[in-house]
Amino acid sequence: MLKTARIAVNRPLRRLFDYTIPDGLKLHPGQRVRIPFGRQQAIGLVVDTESSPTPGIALKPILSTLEEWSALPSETLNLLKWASTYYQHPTGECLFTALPPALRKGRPAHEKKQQWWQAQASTNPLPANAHKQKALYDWLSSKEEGASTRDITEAGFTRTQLDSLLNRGLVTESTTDALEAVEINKPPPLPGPELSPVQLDAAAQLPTLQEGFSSTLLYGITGSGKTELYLHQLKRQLPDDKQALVLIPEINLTPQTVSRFRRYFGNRVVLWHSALNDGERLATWLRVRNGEPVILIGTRSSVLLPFTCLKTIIVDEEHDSSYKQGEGFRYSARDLAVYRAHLNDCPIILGSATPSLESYQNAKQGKYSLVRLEERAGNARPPEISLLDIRSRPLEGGLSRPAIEAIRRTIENGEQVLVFVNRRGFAPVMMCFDCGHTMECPRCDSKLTYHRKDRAMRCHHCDFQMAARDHCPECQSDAFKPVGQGTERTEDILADTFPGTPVVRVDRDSTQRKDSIHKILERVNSGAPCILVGTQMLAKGHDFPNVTLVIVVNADGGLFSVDFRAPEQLVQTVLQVSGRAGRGEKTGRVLIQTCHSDHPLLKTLCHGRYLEMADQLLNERQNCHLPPFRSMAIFRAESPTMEGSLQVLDHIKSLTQVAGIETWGPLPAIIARRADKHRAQLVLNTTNRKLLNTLLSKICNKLEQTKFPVGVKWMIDVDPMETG
DNA sequence: AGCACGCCGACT
DNA sequence: GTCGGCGTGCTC
Repeated sequence: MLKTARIAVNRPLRRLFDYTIPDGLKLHPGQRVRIPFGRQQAIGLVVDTESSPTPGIALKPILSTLEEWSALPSETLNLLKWASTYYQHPTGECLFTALPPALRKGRPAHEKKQQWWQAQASTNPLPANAHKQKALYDWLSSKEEGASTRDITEAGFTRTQLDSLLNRGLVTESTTDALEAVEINKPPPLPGPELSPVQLDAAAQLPTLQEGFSSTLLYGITGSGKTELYLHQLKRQLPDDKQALVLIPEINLTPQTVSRFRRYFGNRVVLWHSALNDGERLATWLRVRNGEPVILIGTRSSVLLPFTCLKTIIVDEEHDSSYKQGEGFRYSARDLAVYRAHLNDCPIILGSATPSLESYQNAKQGKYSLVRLEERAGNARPPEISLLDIRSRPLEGGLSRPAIEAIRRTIENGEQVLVFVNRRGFAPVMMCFDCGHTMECPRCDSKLTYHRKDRAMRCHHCDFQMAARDHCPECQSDAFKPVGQGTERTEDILADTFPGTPVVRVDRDSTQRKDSIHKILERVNSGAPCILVGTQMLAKGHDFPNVTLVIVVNADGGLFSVDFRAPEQLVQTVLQVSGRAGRGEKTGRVLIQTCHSDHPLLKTLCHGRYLEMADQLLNERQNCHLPPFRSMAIFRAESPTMEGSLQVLDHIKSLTQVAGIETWGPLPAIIARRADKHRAQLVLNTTNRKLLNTLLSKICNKLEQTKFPVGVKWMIDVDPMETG
């Protein structure tokens, strides 16, 4: 009897494939193999080294292994297999997302040698007209250690210039490991950071590695020094030969954060984020796979790295929604991290000033232990938060008179102001002030927004754009202007009202250029009066110690939203943005403009105590049968027609008629049409997570074998973040 | 996802 | 006559 193995391929197929194992080929789970697949050859990953294939199928043999060892060590493989069933995503695609792109394509699992260049003394003079070559030669001569090809091209020289010098014998070439190049500058690691008595007290409550698996929710208000606690914990707990994972949201991966870790752990600190190129990805991936005792700081996907001796996990800003992948393999890095800690029998710390309701509920139930850090470091005091009712008050650029006055007083005191525009639901829509006509996207059910900079109108849901018009296309009136309060409009009004004060806009557009955020920060950190205007971006990452007044332009979008997470996110964002301010000597003040100043949630928000609000929100979630009290999954469909989408979901709904599973819909999505696709969704809700999971597996397998009309697509999102 | 097969329309 | 459009079906 021939031995057979189960292989996963990188295709959106929910099946695994059986292959015969040639004599003498030793296989391990997680290993890369070359296989014939249909008429092609493909790279596969061994899932099981034995299998019982369905009789009657002619099996093909595995061609070869790509390396003797497993690309995915067993713990990583188990994590991915679990995630595949939990998130209902094809196993092959799940496993392959854990490989760096080079290994997915079947490239060898060792890094490319890096070419290293050094200038060579020579009596041969360069031709007088070879200015560029001369410049490169001089530049290279100034580098004692030489430079890599990459360094050279980054310094503005070209490969051709280099080749010419090589031909003239003026440079020499050698090869090194890309990694060694990284390790040249090795700063001496310091002992752990000094902690305040309050921090020490919290640190004493954190888990020790000897205790095995445990989850700890570290609730630390902004400015309380959570990072110091992480550093302290790693310093005190992590053995020199073990690995640690520190997950952070993409936006927080700033040079400051990294240098803080480097100061204490030197070159043990390794980064993983979306800006790495394929070579860097492979190099870092290999270091992790080889069991180097790294402290890996990374974004979402680093939870899938092939750690071999992981001894502790930290998830910073654990509430951050960017931990959930929004497409394809829709995993939550935070939730996978908890499962991974469990697999490794090691502790995990989830840190946040505004914990997710999911984690907080786990803490309340005793599944997680709760450690509080409720004192700001230094003299900084928590900001005073108050509501500003703007009902029937005239607004200018979204700002009320009292808000403008507050800004004026702050500026006159020589202090800085931060104006936060909650862009959810607010955009400068073009509207005719005579007939009320608005411009809609021809491809989506969404209004076009006006961008003053290039006088363009854009759709925020697809890539449609067109030149802005001066006259209403309906009635030709020239009162055709942007309404609503986008940041650009607010910025104009502020600039007009405070002509002597710099108004700085901070949003995706204005920070796109790499150095511009630096310039902005430099300016703000100088401490001179200025007004910062911006969106969510302001809530994360950078601190503005000289800001003493924060204006939240409008809070109401988060109060009455169709998205059940909107209130939680509003509260989190307001507190996060407030936390950016007043970290210096002076107490910060936060003014929230709202038309609902008697709303209980906003009233609690004024106390500034997050957990009180979280309790309130949890009550609401419980009453409305929502997560974390229920498990939720959403089937989404898109098709050229809305009927098509609704029909698929109706069909899926007929498969979910099971006791214990509640369904809502199918309903058209909030943005019902996006890039000419009509979208709808069906929500599944239950108290029985296990039942839901087995039902979903059954449905997904069935759906994969069902033929739908052309252009009809369906997808499943388990534990969705967005319900629009 | 790829890729081949297959069946119709407009070109040297 | 054939080149090529993309609908359909299959991958152990």
